[in-house]
Amino acid sequence: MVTLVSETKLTLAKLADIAGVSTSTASRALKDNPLIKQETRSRIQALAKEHNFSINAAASRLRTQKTHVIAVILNLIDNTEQSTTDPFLLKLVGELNQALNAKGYELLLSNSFMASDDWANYFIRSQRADGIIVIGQGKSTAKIDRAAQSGIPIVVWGDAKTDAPYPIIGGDNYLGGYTATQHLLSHGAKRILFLGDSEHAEMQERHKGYSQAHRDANVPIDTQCTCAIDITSKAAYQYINERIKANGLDFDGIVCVSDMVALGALKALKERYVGIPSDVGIVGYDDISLAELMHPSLTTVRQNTQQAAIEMVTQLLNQFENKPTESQVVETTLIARRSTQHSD
Amino acid sequence: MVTLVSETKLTLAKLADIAGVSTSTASRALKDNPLIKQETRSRIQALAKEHNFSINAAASRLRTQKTHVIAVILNLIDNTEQSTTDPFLLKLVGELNQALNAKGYELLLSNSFMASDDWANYFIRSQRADGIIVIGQGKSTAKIDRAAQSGIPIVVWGDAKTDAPYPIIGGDNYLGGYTATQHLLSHGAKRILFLGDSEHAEMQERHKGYSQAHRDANVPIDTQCTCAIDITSKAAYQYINERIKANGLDFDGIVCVSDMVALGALKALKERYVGIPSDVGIVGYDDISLAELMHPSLTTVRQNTQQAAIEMVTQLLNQFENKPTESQVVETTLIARRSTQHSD
DNA sequence: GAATAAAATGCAATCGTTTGCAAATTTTTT
DNA sequence: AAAAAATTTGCAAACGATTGCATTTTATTC
Repeated sequence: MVTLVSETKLTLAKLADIAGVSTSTASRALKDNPLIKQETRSRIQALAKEHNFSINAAASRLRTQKTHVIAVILNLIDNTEQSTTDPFLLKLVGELNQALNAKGYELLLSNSFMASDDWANYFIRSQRADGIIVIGQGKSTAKIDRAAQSGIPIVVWGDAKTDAPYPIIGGDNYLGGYTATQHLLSHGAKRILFLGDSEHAEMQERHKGYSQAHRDANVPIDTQCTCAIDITSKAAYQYINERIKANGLDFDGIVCVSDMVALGALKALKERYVGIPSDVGIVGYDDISLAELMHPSLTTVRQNTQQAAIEMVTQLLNQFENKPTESQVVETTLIARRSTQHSD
Repeated sequence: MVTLVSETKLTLAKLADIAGVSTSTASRALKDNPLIKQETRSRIQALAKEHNFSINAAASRLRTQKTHVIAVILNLIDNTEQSTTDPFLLKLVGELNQALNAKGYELLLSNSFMASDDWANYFIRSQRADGIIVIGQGKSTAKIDRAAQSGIPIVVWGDAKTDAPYPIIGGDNYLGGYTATQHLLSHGAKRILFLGDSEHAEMQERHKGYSQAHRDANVPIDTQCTCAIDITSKAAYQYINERIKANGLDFDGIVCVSDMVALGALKALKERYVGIPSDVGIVGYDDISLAELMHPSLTTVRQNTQQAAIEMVTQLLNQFENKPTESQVVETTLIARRSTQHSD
């Protein structure tokens, strides 16, 4: 029978023993606490490395009451499946991961379905995380508001103009909607569809920009052109298909609330041999990596997600230190490509 | 001055006090332990709800030595940025999140850059997680092997045929490469490019399938047709562009190792007005949601990611119970679309 | 109604760190 | 060389839940 080198689990106490010091000293040495003599520190750190020692996070968290974990919640639109399909959300998660790591935090991923309803309880009071970042305001901010009310550190990705007791980071949706629309109008469009779901705060703002751009250009707005659909490519595809079937091609431009929606619309148009941009110009939103790979490449509105992630983390950490926080608008720019204009 | 209803933090002990029972009883009651009288259980559970009580995870983890957390590591290809760009990886993360939640686990997201080099130490010995799931074998399995050697619970998404001391879950890459190639050959292709990086185990297998398909069809293979590129759309775009510029259109089919690669190639071809599929047929891999939105829609190889996620979680949980584990191949099917065949 | 069995609850040790404070050591000052 | 100051280290009490075992309460049996 083989006897394994059954190393009884290495704890700080044992490491201290080996080093011939107390646990307090060992603990401080590992944290590079200047209270401990430099030589002792190095010695113990080396020993830790050598023995593959790692502080027990559970114990440490219990003692310090800090987890150094942030819960990131994908606040999905209730019935539709924006989640697994939309690259934008996941890109944001990636950026957040980077930004959090840079500050010494880890990312606990969740979606709004799990963790029951009480985020404050589930994540914070239970010491699973120190704060939460919510991606997406959803149609209702009830859950978010409730969580915020209980006074936990929280930051939201959404429409920064929304008045709320918590900081909201987001692009300038009004501007995004405005420039997208203006861009189409300036290329001669006269009847522009707005494809999206204006129950979301973000999209409402974009729609306001859409309207204002029309007014500024003295182009009448037809309410028939504001189309409420789920924020998925499939819904967009179906909608455009059916609309054309019913009304013929009664529009010459589309402003979409996401690139995924734009791609769905694009597909429907292409299948019917509608010329893009000659017959219909189309603008997306988010600038996902595929936007420029489309044919024609997709004009879209880019929001600086890296900046957003860093800002969200900053605002969250501020709350840990009771510093004041405020909503922030991140860079939002129109990326003009071929889906709205002919070749150079 | 406003005096807040400063509720001193609610602990199990205090809850037990309120309920007039011992902490042991309270603890058991909350876990629905049948040792406790049903009536008492319900009473305490109700009380917990009422007072917004939540078990302290740190304390619980310390005591039980279980975290109910799984670290998911995006094992990125060292220099290229497959991460934030590739929807496939993130889709897998989404599925894993679902599968883990269903089993009562949470997902801690990491990439291979953080957490230094020693995963076993960083995640497991430190009690940050109970096990790890690695997405992607990368070019070298050194880190993975090292982690596995130290005996921690681990599962990898990669090529299941690779011989390893840990379970690997993945599609049937040989089959995928074979059917993709065969499909093109059967549609008349004679010179098919293989676009990818065969340093990865997964892609090596696909390449074997590619070769075998040629042999079975008695079509000669030209080593010039095996093209090593980074797994990004940009690299594919550039490669195709330059190849055509240098050699003209010296191929009539492409097998790509990912949809992202395929989209890059597609873009380059379209810009040069190469007919698809008339001049060149193209097959992707992964069936990301955009594959069918492309024009023409992209023929691709789908791997059942939901099945994969569930399988990975199962294999990981098995390790917790010292049950035997084994690598698993998940469903891999060719999804034929327009990029390889003319309309119905 | 005692004796026994079964059901329900409580005691107290433990998980592994961290940290305020006290104690021991070294250095500086007079 | 003693006193004072500065530097290092160690003691011991938390942090909050879980669980084997002992104890109490309730139900059953004769």
